[in-house]
Amino acid sequence: MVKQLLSESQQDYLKIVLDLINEKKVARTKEIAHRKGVSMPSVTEAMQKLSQENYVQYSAREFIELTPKGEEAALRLTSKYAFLKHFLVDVLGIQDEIADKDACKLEHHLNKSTLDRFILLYQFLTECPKSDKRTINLFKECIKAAEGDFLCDSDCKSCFISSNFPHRFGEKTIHTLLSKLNRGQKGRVIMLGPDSEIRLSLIDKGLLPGSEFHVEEIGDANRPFVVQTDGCLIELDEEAAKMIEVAIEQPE
Amino acid sequence: MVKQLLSESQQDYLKIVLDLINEKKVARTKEIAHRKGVSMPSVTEAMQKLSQENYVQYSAREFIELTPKGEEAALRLTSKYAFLKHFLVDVLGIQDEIADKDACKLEHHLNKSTLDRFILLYQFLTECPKSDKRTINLFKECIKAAEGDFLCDSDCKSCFISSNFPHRFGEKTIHTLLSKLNRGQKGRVIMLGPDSEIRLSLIDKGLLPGSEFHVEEIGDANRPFVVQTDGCLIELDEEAAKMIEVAIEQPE
DNA sequence: TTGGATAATTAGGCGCGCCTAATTAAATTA
DNA sequence: TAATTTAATTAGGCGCGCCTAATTATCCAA
Repeated sequence: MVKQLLSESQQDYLKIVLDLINEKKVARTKEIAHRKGVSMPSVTEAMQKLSQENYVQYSAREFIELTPKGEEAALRLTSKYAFLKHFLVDVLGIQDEIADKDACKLEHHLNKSTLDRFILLYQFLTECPKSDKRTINLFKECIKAAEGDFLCDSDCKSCFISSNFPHRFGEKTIHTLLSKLNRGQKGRVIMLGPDSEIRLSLIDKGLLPGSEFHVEEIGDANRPFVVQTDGCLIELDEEAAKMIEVAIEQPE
Repeated sequence: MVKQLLSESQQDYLKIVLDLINEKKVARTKEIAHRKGVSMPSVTEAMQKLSQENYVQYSAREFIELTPKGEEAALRLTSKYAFLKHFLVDVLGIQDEIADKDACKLEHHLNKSTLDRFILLYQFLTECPKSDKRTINLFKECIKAAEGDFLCDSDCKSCFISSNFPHRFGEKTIHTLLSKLNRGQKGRVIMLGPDSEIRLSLIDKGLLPGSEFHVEEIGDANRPFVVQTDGCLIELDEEAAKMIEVAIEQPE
């Protein structure tokens, strides 16, 4: 007995079919194609294959239905997806359409035990009596600050660039801002400031918490800083450099 | 000018090449094949393609090197990967090998803004002066409890199954355990208890926080509970039913 | 009831990422 | 240096998931 696993695409089809049956009583080729963003022949082909493996009840030009096996699979997938979307939207504050896509990806790719840890984190933040209920609200203030909404009564902006906890990057390190370093110094990124646009560009360039770097050129208001992370040169203007909190070795 | 994007597989190749160059100075077909878990011809083919698009310097039987373009790409990917693994291991406490795989998947599939939110959450939990530094430690106790390690001085086990915060599932709901419901009642899952094995099986069956269900049959120590989530029947023994905290509509 | 619109399917093809088998080049060692 | 081992490549093929074009079935309205 060979255990046939569903491909990612097949999983998507099953979820879509379930959704359509719930919403509109019947699942039609055209609508499935539309939701999945593929052509109708692709749907026909997929349904034929799924029907061979007994996930759907399908014969040409008749209603597409889920078999018990297919329904079970679809429901498992859907509930994982629903939780993940929930987490992304409610805890992380991700925008709806992006959360949709990412929840779907996560549902496909996350290991069981990792999913469980996300559930645990969710439970912890929203329900655990030991965790301060304010925690999640504080985090939401952070999000607002990161989105540039400083109208909120938090002073997160300064918090982002002035924390100085000793941290996991070693005992003998001190924390400062990248903008204060000299040429030749090495360090490790601890935090990125909240400014949304710069933040995202830094992330895109690969300068994330935990990244090691080396200062190639120091800059000022007119010239850019140039830092290297493992060989990749990144230019930063002063504004960006002031947003990057770093850990450096204690100078002797 | 067509913007050629790297496929998932190509991204993996670039990361592996970068790793090998850093570790062993040179990247060899055989070693790449081994790390990626593919055959050598697959590597050759991939390198030829990557070299066409100017990500690697490649000619038959010579050393494989990264072009600046390839190195930049590899570094971006690697630093995202590194952060994500970091997050999975340090915050969520995921096991090393699983974290490796999942970080890789996340790196491929997470939207930029979602990645940013994970960074924000990480920063918040580990650095933000407003969040109680104990928060993350409390969460780690939760993890221990969920792993069945009740030797830790936390009383998380009871916490898991006795919280009664009003929560987002509506104002007029009350919280109880699934084991206390009668046949025919509907409810929504709030929390799952910490027992690792049962927990994972519930998650696998699709009974996650947020799932709606309907009690088909009530059970006791000898007979199983049967609940339905959107049409999928799930059998639960009493032990499991006692681990599921649910929200139900306030009975009139 | 019949012709036109719409929906669904079949036929044929394509790119990607992988494979095995066969071949060739390079490195090692007798 | 010749023989052998090891590494890398070429050749040819496969399955998956998608596509377009052409065909067929179904529905609806004149």
